[in-house]
Order: sequence, then structure tokens, then C-alpha cells
Amino acid sequence: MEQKAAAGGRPRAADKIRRTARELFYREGIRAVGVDEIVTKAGVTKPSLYRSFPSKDALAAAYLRDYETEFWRRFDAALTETGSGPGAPDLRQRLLAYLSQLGERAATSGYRGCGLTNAAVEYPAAGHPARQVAVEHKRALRRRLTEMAAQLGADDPALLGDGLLLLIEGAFVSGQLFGAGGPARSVAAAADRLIEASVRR
Amino acid sequence: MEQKAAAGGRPRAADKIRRTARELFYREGIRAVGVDEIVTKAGVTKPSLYRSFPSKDALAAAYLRDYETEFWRRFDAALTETGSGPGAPDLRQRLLAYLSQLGERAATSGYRGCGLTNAAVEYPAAGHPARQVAVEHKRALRRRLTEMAAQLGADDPALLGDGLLLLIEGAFVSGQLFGAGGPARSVAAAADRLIEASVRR
DNA sequence: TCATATACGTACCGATCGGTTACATCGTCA
DNA sequence: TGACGATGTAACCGATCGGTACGTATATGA
Repeated sequence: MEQKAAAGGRPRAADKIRRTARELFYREGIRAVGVDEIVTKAGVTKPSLYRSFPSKDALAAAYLRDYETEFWRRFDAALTETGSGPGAPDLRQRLLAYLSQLGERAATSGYRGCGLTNAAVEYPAAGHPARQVAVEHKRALRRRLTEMAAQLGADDPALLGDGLLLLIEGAFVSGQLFGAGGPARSVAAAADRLIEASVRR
Repeated sequence: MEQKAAAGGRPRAADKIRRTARELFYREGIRAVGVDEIVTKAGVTKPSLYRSFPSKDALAAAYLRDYETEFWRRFDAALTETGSGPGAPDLRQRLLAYLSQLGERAATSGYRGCGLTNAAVEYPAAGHPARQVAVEHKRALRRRLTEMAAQLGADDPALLGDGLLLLIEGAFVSGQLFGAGGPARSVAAAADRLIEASVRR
């Protein structure tokens, strides 16, 4: 992700830009943030930005790829098998743990939702680089959730997977709409009931 | 909504602006559309816009109020009692009918989601006029859904209401992420199962 | 120590942003 | 006819937009 001089050497301009852009794009939205603001807050200059990124759109796409990496890191950390002995949490427990952790974050004042979802809302035009990253990621998430639904023993894995995706996306957006105490806090409980009604008995 | 000369008389500039803004803001996003584009496509001029609306932000807020009116019109049309005799659809049936109609629209290529949700994503700053309309509306929707959950006999109306809201918001955003064949098509089926698992038996 | 390549900054570009000014023109109704 | 309210014309404002031509530091290897 960070090409070189990563260890020890003083941070390259490109890295400072990436970090600053990530923060600003996520908190304020991509369209709302100008390249001038990014370079100023990063303590670099505009030519440095355009030497590392061909355009603002490309920088936005890079931000989203970084964002996606972190998303999967968190997702996998919560959902990938850690212990497999007796007493280790099963898939359903791990999924619900992930969702309640998500719900807690999302029902917090200042929460800004999913950077990838937000980017797709900001850029509805089909070919936009930022949107492409977002759409690709959501397709992958849908696959993962459907796989998990199958592993959970759903009678209709596609249906349960999609239902979980709807709940998750709903938590993302309603989290930033309602702030603290919003409906996102119920995402795990709702998912639990949906799973309950969707597994073969 | 439209102040006067509504019936018959040639449309006022303010109305043409409102209609054009509604279309452009919804399809392309508010930030993406400039006032010049609006007045040009509406066939009016910039001073006319600023004679009717104090600022672009105020125009955006007016667009969202129009959007909200139409939302409730559709919502109430589907959910308000029409016939009450024997054989008339009960609340649960009407809710599911509304959701499957929503799911159908949302799982269509070119779908752009909920204008109010999208506006809140575009304007994360707390005091923004557009965001205020959106947030107010979502609070009202949450109340309505919780009331309905109680009427449906939910053991925990707040939980079912929030679950339904998450599914609906999920359908809004995933509809514009996936286009045709997206997970939004499952919103009614998922809601049905969630309700099933949430009502007193 | 010097040449070279890489990394960075100063200053600037045309275009567009939201918004405003002063004044001309049109339709309508008394 | 005259007056009034609504709209159009045309030019303009400062600020900011994304993007660039070009000169200058700095680190490195011979």
C-alpha cells in the first residue's frame, strides 16, 4: 500500500496525502473536499499530489481501496475462525458479535457510515472510478454474506444473505442519520431474529 | 406548495425551477448540480431562481420537502386503510405489499435510492438545511414504523420498527449500488421473516 | 566531490462555483 | 391607458474548483 521508505524514513508526501485524504474524504465527503484543502492539511503542495495521483478521482479511488482493506481486516478479524476447540464461538455467534460491534459504532454521535456506500451515493454515474471500487466491494460483500448464510444452514441462502446485507447497509446509513440511540443499535438483534426465521429447523 | 396561478395559467418560473431541481438533484445529487445547469434546463434565468429561493441550500431543502410529500403520499396510499370489510388486506399484508413494491423499484437498473437519505450522506454537517429536512423525515418514518410494529403485535415494537427501518434504508442504498437483481428485491421476504420472528405467538 | 536523479515548492492557469446588480420587457387587470 | 408584478437580459463579483509549467532543494552513488 505504501510503496517505499515506509519503515523509519520520514513519510513521503504521497503517504501524507493518502492519510489526510482518507480522513477528510470520509468525514466530509469526497465532493465536499477540495484538493487544496487536502494538500494544505497534509502539509504538502499540489504538484506533489498530482505526481502521485493522476487526478482527484484517482485519489478518491485510492482512498476507497484503503478503506476497503481496513473493512475486510475488521470483518475477517471478527468472523474468521480463531479457536476451533470446544467452547469456541460458532459462526452464528461470531456474526452476531460483529454486528453488535457494528451497531454500537453506528449508533454513536458523529458516525459517518461506510465510506464506500457514501462514495457510491456521491457518484451515481456508472463509470466513475470511485463508484467502481465501491460497487465491486459491495458485490464481494454480498457473496461473503450469502456464503455465510449457507454455512448457517439457511433454507434460502441468497435470501438470508441479502437480508443481512440490507440490515448492514441500513445500519451504515441510519447510523449517520440518527446518531446516538438510532435504529442501528438494533442491527444484531434484528439479524438474530431474521436468522432464526431463516434456518432449517 | 405552488403558490398561485397553478390551475391553467402558464407555469411560474419558481415552479419550473422546483421541478427541474427535483429531477436533477435526485438523479445526479445536490452537490453535483450547479445553479446554472438548473436555470438553463428549466428555461429560466438565475435572477428568477434567487427571487424565489434565497440560496441553493434553501432550494435543496425545498426539493427535499417536495420529495418528502411524495414519499408520504406513496407510503400512505399503500398503508392506509382503504376497505375495512371482510377480505380487506390487513396491516401486515399492506406493509408487505408496500415493501415488495419498493423492492421492485429498488432492484431496477437506474434506481437512485431515497433523495432524503442521499442528501444526508451528501451533507454530513449538522446544521445544513437539506440535512435537517432529511433527519426530521427519518425520525418521523421511524415513529410510523414503530407504531405499525406495535399494531402488528410485536413483542418489542421498537426492535421490530427499527429492524424494518434498517431493511428499508438498506433497500434504498443497495438498490442504487447493485441495480437490477440486487438484494433490494428481497426486502419484503426478509421483512416477512423478521415480522414472523417478532410477533407474539 | 561532483553529477545525476528524485522529491518537492512557487506561482499560475482557465473554468466554474454560488450569488448579485441595474435595467428592459412582458402580460394582466383596473 | 396606465400601472404593477413577474420575468428576462447581460454583465459582473470574489472565491474556489481541478490541474500544470517550471524552478529548486536534497539525497545518493561513482
